[in-house]
Amino acid sequence: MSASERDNRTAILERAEELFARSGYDGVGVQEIVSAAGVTKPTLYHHFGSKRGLLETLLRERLSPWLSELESAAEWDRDLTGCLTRVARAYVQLARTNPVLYRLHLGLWFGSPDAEATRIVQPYVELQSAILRGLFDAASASHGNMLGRQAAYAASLLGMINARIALADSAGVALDDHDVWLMIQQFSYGIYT
Amino acid sequence: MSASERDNRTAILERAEELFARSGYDGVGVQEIVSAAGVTKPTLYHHFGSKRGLLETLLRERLSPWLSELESAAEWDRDLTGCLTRVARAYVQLARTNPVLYRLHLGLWFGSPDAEATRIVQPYVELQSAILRGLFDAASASHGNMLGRQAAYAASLLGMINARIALADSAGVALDDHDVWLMIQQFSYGIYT
DNA sequence: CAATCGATATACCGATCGGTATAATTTCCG
DNA sequence: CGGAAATTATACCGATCGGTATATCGATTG
Repeated sequence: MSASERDNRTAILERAEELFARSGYDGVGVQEIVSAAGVTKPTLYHHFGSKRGLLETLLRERLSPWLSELESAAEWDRDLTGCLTRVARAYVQLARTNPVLYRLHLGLWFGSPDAEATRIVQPYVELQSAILRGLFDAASASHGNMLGRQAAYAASLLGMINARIALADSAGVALDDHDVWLMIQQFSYGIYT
Repeated sequence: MSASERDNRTAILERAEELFARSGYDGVGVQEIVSAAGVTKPTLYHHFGSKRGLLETLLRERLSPWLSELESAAEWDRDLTGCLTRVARAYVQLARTNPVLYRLHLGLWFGSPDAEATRIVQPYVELQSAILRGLFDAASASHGNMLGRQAAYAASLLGMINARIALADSAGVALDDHDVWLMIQQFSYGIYT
């Protein structure tokens, strides 16, 4: 892999990430991406095969590593509040260290089911849901009153986290550890009671 | 207004609502809409002026009435749990009686900020946030421990409600009153504690 | 009945869409 | 250095994009 190859490839990935996050997958043309990256279309199609393959590569190379972090954060250690705090912090950290990717993936979360971009992101969204559901499954062995509501808890928590991050983001700030702690406290108290 | 005029106009609105919800605003062409409605493009442009005007009309005529319901549901009556239950039920009812419009508006909620469709929906999203924030502002007069966190509570609640509805929707069911009651109980307990 | 006016269709616009055939160029290896 | 393989650009494809100029249609009204 030569230097220029890596440069062009990463330049395309970086510009595509920016443009997708700003204007949406459907709102950005291939020509716009390659122009921003300073290359031409065949270069993009050589490296990624298609516009769809570009988005798939973007998610695979930049979102998958974070999913591993989320998975270990959600590992059950008999401390539900601690687990939830780690999970929430993983999301906050993704939003802070990679805001563009976070916004892209969040914007596609509730996207139209038939849209190509939504179908591409769907596996990543489902994996997150599965990780959270697994956490609440394990926790319900210790807290019997949670039985039967694991999926609901997982959805509530994810919706809460993302909404809070989006609110902070629109205000131009980031959630700090105290904000996260408060949010998880509120969520946990509601479960225990 | 002749009968055929109303028929064509409403036919376009109905098909556009379906198609926008299924494939996204950018994913649907004007030609696709008018073909599905059994008319031609000049008819659409006569009634709505532009594709953008079509979406604006859709939201104005079909989402605004529901926003009035939400506003009265969120009217402060010194019973926070009761208010929140009414608000959550308003969302559940919108999702049940008008699933297509609900999905359309939800999908655009977190859409890319530069996308035209997102900018069109933004006022409606902001109005919902403002209504909820107003409710928590009023409530914090009675519950002093809520002071300073009104916006966070509003965002959390909205994220929670929408995530729960989306989960139920993907499972092909709807939230019943008991589900809503449980969700609000959990949320409220977390605040009071 | 005739004139009018809103509603609709035919046919078209330039621009952009995602994608590619071909060829020139660069890089790597022997 | 020579040849092969990977990389990139020029130029182009048909299809579709949102939008419109013009004309016809049909209902209302004087």
